[in-house]
Amino acid sequence: MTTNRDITIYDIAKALNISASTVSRGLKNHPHVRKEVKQKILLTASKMGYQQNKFASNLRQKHTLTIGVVLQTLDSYFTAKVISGMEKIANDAGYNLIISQSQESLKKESASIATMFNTRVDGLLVSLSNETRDLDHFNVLFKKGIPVVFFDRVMDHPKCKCVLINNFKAGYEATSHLISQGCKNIIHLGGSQNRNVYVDRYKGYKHAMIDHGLEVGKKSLILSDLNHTAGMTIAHELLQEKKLPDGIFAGNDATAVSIICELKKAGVRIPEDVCVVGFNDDPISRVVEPNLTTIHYPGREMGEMATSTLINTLKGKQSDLLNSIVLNHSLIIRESSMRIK
Amino acid sequence: MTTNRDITIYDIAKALNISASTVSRGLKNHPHVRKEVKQKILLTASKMGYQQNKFASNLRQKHTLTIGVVLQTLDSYFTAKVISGMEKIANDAGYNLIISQSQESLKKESASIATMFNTRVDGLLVSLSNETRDLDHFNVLFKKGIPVVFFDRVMDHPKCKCVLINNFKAGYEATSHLISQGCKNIIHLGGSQNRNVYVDRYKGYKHAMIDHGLEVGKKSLILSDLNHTAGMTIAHELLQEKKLPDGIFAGNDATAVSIICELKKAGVRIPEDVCVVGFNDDPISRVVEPNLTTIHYPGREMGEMATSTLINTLKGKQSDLLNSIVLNHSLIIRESSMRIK
DNA sequence: TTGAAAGCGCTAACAG
DNA sequence: CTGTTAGCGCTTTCAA
Repeated sequence: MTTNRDITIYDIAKALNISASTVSRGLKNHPHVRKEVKQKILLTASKMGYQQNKFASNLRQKHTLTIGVVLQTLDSYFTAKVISGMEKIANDAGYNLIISQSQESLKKESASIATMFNTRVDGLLVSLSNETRDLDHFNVLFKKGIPVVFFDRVMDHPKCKCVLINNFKAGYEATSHLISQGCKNIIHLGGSQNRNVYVDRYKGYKHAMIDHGLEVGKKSLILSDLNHTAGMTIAHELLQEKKLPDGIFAGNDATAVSIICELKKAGVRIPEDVCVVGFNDDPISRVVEPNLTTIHYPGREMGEMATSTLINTLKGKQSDLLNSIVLNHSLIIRESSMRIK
Repeated sequence: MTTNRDITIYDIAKALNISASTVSRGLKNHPHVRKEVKQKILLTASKMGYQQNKFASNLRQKHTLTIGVVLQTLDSYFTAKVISGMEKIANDAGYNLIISQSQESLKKESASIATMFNTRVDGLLVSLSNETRDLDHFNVLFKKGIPVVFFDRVMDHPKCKCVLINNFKAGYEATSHLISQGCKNIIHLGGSQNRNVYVDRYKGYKHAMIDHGLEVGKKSLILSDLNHTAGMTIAHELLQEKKLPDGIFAGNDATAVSIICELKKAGVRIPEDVCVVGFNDDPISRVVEPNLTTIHYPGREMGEMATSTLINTLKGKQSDLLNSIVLNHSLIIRESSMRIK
């Protein structure tokens, strides 16, 4: 009742008095099988409750229909959206996803890559950890020709394709918006400067400032882990200064929200005294008061695009000329930065 | 440079002038191999860059070291935490996770189960969709003896173990708290009554009301999908009535927060006019103003427990007598329900 | 303690 | 269009 042997192509071959190879062909719709035979095969297969043994098949075909995903952490709204998109595309194409978290540690990232390699994933979808400075730990994969697609936190590599947004432009727009609201003394809250996303957002900020004739002082960039705690600490530090900035462009929403809460507690008015802009369009941005102006950032689509790019590469349908896919972002203006109505 | 053939146990057998079976034994630390030989095998294996071919191994051994996860949706803070916990335990034990989303649809849930079955997962971790009324679609698994562990949204079945919290008690506590703050006309916002989590929370609410001599009117239970939109709709409906309830116990935080925002827009004071309690301790509960009183609910631990229970079952280390594991929750009291300081 | 050999279930080259 | 055959890489009896 428990482990009655699985039925194989031989069983159905015997039942039909044909050879196993014909069954194998029929099952995968090979052109060299008569229609009637194919029909019969399909029919008895389902009648007998046949299910293909993927291990035998993989053993022969040397591919696994498995895609590995390595990212910093699962427990954020953005990454959840990304995975959700990946899962959809992958499943539709018959691939399975296996997921691993680097927790922003290079060591864990390397370990995950190694595990994925050993599991013989067909390809990899990666968003780099904050600690990662080079791609040496990917060499095992590159040597074997296993394709890697980076998403969001990317790094240039001749063998890799990327899916991302234009962080420079987004940073530029966020900052320009603050300037348009009359802010002059704007600071930027940045993340790990190993990562394109944070480097580019900062660059965008800087260029916007310069283009509008504003000064970028020494203290204008504050680096942190960009989480709730970091936001609190930074808020307290700012409150120590003689003069508060009149605009804050934060590298993500968590930090922006945390700062808003702390400043409000200290009696600072948002946006009258300080305008704040975040990044990500997390659900909290719509709940904090005042609602947070932020950059919307298509997580699900990013996951979908990265996955279909990888799958196309796997199937040889992707041009090697493709370097990166840039998705559209948008500035969502809400009360936290609206001085002028 | 790309596809130089993988090295196999035969390669290392040849190199050492011993048989492949000995190598196989040595690699997995079989007792019937001389120590020195074992050493040599391990050494040359790593020197030659050997990696085991799991497909060949699985084909023989008939297990896959893969665990399937089926849940409603990935893009919520709670499920992200759960997955995060699962991923940790599974990886540590050498298992891989494959994940699929039911999107609250029975059809998709059934399809996921079927796919998982075909992928021959060793076991399954499942949180049931809102539409699911029975476990018929799990029969293929049960027949084959593939173990299933339910987490959070569970259903009783002689072959399945569950990991969950005491939703009845949590609902009872949440409601009692509202009563202790002077609320008398309390309503409950419930979810799908196919699901234990929502049924039990409602029961807890009802018992608390009755135990405190309060009436549970016909309109005291409002059923919905418990999302942002549902919260808005419900808020507007409530505002149409002549009299607002003085307490709301919502089945989750998203709905509670959405209601708070809408009521506030209409000039209702929280908690003076209406006290609100949510469920889940989502990040938004700490951002909404006033901060939301809610039930904290250990997602990561739930994922960890479910996974280790499954793995122990797989290894035959789990008593069949185990029925369910109940984790502790806690009531987090914040401003949204604090009338008495 | 080791080796020979069979076979897990499937695919594909080759022959017909 | 169909069948024969060999083998993917590993594990595991059985015999030595």
